[in-house]
Amino acid sequence: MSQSDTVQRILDAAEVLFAQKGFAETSLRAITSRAGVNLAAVNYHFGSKEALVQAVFERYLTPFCQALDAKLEELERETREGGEVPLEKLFTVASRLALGSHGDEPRRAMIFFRLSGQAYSQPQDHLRAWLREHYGPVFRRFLALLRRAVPDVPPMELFWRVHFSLGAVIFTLSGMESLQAISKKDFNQSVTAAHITQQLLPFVVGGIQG
Amino acid sequence: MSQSDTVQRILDAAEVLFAQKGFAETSLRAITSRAGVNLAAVNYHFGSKEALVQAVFERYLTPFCQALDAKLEELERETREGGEVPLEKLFTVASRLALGSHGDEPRRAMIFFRLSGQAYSQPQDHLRAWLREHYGPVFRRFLALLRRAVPDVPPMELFWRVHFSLGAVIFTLSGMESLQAISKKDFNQSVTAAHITQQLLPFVVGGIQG
DNA sequence: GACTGTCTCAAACGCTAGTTTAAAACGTCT
DNA sequence: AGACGTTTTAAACTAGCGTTTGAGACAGTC
Repeated sequence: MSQSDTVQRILDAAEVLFAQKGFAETSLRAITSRAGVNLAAVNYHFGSKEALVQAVFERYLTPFCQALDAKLEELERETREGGEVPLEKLFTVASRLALGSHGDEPRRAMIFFRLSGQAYSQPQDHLRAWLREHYGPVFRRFLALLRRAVPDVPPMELFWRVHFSLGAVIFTLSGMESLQAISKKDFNQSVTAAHITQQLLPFVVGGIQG
Repeated sequence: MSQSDTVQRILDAAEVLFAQKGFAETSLRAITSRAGVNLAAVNYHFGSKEALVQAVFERYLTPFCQALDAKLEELERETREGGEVPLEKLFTVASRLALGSHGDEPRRAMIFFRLSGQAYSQPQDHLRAWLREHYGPVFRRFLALLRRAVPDVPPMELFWRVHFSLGAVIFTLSGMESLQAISKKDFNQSVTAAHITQQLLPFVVGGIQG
């Protein structure tokens, strides 16, 4: 084969380890040994560790953004013929895509949310800039639909509430392992990503409306 | 003086740098050179970098938790004589203490929230355990009052919604610098910690109630 | 003024990190 | 089969990390 699968194995390993321990705490040696490839493979195929981080995000984000963008455009078309998109529907669509736009189990979505948390709270400036550049248009499209769903909330307050919601999502799904332990102990109930989003929906809707 | 101020200078420097770059990415050399002390001072006074991280949290959290605990006890007394503590009041009290329980400007509160975000999204297990051990009781006391404020929300849903709220707070105040830039550009309005908490209150209250 | 305990300092230690290198192995052509 | 571009490999390199060390500085005490 002209394209070896070394690249994919590295991405798989990096995705898991980055989410588990963070970017700085994950060494190339850990990644390559988990992937079963040579240490030098990362620098050969990606150029640097920084570029690998970006590649991990790109592999996940691109399909998700495309799917979300298509779905939002569809919703816009429906809206143009009169009628509004209800708040619940907007978030239901987004969450379902986030959990299911990849063939795999939603486990990958969890991993990716952990990654997002890491990206946000760590000083990966290059990554943040790259995310905004690629993520920006879809985000604005979502925001525009949202504005029409809750016309009584002033734009600035809406701006903040969207960020609060984002925080709730990312923060929670970032710390799912620890939360899982607590929840199991206190409520004797295990936790799935689907379960959490089900809990999240009323919280976000209530919060956005104020 | 029998007690040099080296310890305080180290804590000041570490607090800022940890919040700025994270724990792992902040070297002892960066801390000590910012503090204007010798490299070995950290290990001499604190024993290890890990212990320094803990000391930074302790210096901030202990006064805050004491103040919160006292205030919550006061609220409990009022409640025992009939009447309930409204949801808004609970969060107003907590946020005012978080922003003002230290003489300084609320800038330190922001720094500390960034720190909390780092602690949560990074694998500082020792730190997480230490936090729960020392500050768990206050948290549970808060939760108990909360439960009586919204008796119609099932305990498990309340548990999750509290964590969602925590996420909204920490996430937002963690990324305040970048958000500040966006908000200034889009709404031509600068952002203070007080301003954010003012925005947060209706969101959290709405979210908790669902 | 020597002694003692506390603190500071420059230097070094051992270790792990990301990256580079040069040779070997591989696959694909003519 | 031989040549060539691509990929893999083991080993080395440089840099920075947390930590330790032992000598020195500076108090207060007898």
